[in-house]
Amino acid sequence: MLNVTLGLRNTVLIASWNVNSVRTRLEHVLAWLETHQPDLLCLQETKVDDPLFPVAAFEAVGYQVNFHGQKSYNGVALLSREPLDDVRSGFCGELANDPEAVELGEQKRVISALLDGVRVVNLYVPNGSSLSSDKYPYKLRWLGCLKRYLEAARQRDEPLCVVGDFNIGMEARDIHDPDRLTGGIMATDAERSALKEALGETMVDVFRMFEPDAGHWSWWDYRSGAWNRDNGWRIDHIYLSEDLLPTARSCVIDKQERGKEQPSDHAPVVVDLCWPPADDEEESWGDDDWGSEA
DNA sequence: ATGGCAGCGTCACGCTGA
Repeated sequence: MLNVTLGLRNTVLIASWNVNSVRTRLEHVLAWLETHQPDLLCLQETKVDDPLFPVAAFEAVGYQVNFHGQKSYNGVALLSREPLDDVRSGFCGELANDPEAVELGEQKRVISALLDGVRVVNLYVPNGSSLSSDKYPYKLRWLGCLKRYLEAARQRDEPLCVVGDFNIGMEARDIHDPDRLTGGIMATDAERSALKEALGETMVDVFRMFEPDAGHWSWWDYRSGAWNRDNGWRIDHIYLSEDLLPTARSCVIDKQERGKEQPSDHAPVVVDLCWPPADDEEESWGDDDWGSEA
């Protein structure tokens, strides 16, 4: 339920971070939680089977944990200060009878839940490896399944916030060397179209509401001195459905995290939402109605 | 065009990531 009472504004911080192993990065993540106190931190690439997830360490700093993991590869998790509602794991969390969802669900890349009535979907999109790899058509097929997944989620008319590591640079301004890299893996028309198709016309990459310029990256390769040369990509995104757009106050990439000792190769992305929106809160926001049709 | 760096599983190096 929405916590809208007595005209108080409810500020919500939602973050997304590919940590490249939650166990190796545990101290970094704990410190980040203590510093930023997000309401929800969505992790990707936890790289740990569920029985080995470091639950106690997060509970000790006041966070609840939901996870959907596997050994060595992939894995997603939701860390929240308050309990989440209706947690759904895998593509089958929405598409129980879809054979392709069952097959693609073998890789643990999807988890979603309700936070204050907002459906947050946390994704780790396959990388694809290279255009000649079998993993590339797998990635496109996965994005096709994501379209059906989000369509199913939308049936419930919940405000929608889709976050994660998308492994796609959507535009030239999202890539440090677009002339060289456009058309290669993570920057093909097919990947970009498939993701746009999956998200639909109305979802907005909230980072671009606040920052139109190039030069803002969320991932720097460990190799080739990419960090020192600032050769990055912006492949970690937060998308909002239309009804949430008026609530967005900021969206930032916490670049300094990438400069620490033994960092993840990704930096966290954080969105600050505030409802009801400042302009016309009386008209737009009710306890059980997020719609602002006008 | 290739490799580079990091994590995992399991102990020498291959697989995977992006």
